[in-house]
Amino acid sequence: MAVKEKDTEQKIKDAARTIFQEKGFAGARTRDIAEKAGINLALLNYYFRSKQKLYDIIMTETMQTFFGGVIKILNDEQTSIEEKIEAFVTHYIDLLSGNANIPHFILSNVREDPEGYLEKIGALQKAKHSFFFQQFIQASMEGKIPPINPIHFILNLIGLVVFPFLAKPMIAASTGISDQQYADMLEERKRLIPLWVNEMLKVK
Amino acid sequence: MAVKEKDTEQKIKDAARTIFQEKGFAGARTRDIAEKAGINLALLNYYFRSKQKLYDIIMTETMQTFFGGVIKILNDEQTSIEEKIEAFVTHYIDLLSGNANIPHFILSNVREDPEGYLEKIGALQKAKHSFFFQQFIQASMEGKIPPINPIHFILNLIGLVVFPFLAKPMIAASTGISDQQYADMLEERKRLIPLWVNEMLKVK
DNA sequence: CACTTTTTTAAACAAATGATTAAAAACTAA
DNA sequence: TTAGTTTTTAATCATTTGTTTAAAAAAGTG
Repeated sequence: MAVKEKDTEQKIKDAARTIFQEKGFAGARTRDIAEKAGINLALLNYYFRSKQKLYDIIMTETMQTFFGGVIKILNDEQTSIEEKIEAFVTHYIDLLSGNANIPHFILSNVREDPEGYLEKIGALQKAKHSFFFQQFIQASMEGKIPPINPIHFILNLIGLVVFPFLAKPMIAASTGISDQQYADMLEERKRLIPLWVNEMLKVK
Repeated sequence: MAVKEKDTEQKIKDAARTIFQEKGFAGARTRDIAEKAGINLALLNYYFRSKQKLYDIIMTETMQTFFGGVIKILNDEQTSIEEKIEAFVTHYIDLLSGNANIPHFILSNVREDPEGYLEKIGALQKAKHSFFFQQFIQASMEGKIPPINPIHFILNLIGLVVFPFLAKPMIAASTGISDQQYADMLEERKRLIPLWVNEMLKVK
């Protein structure tokens, strides 16, 4: 049974993704990426020209992974606000459970280079023009949602989902909680966060 | 009117704090710190021996700044749970409004070196043995609080306060919100977060 | 002042690191 | 097979960067 050989380019990208996410751009060593990929150092530049270009590719792909799946959830005209919140939470907890360091990776990058990649993706602009956002504004005008700045709602929803992934190393180091326990706790949040957010939407 | 001259050691620390917080350890250049401090490069090693030792000092001080003030809030035997939550939220929003990059700085550091500094401070352990935590357990046993894992509550409270500071560059880049508007929004959260958290504590 | 100690500076060092080169190896097509 | 192309490798380069050195300047001391 012949195992399909991963090609060199993909091996480099996989190694680069891991190391860039762990160490950041400045902390990553091209030699470490080459070693992890099991290739000669010169091949990295042969395929990608430079560390920076390789990083750009990894970061762009990571942004697409993170922002890509959510648009169709937000633009589903068949679902209510509550259903969208549930879908959003489940989608992201599932996604991040398999890629727990994406949030810190992206936030670090935006912090160093605020204009660099966001325009390439433009996902947050799309979210602002989504069907979900229209529903939200409408519910707000109908008095079903208190007239608070929608940015609070965005921050709360994203924060409740993402913050546990950002803070996991700190929580783990200070409580000694196991990976499995942490995963179970995240799983619980799929159910709890929508309930919490709905309660919060009643506060004025 | 003689302006008190800041001594060299303090100038280096101030410059180092800024640059380490902006660039991280790996991304920071000792030459940049020296230039920002307005001192000769060799003085950095004369006063602090190495980049690493300087970083350790800055990080320890930053952790103390972040975790220092909260213990006496949590151990105040005169205040209720609700009052402690209010005090906690106000304390941190005020603190971080003047030091907005502390959260990302600390989380990045714990991520690279999970055991390194937390023991030096041990603040999270203290929080777990605080009077506040006893009150929380008691309310839980009395049925005033649903029996959910307290880690949810911790994550929610800290996340609602801290996440807006972590995400500010991304929110700012994608919405174009001004610093003043963001500050106003954070100010609103002093009032809203305690209300939200109290509502969340009713969900089972 | 004379002397010692502390602080500061310019220069240099050594290691790390991103990138390049030139040749070898592997592969492809005629 | 052979000629040409692509991929891989070992070695090297050039720059950056943390650190050290030795001397000068400044500050302190008796």
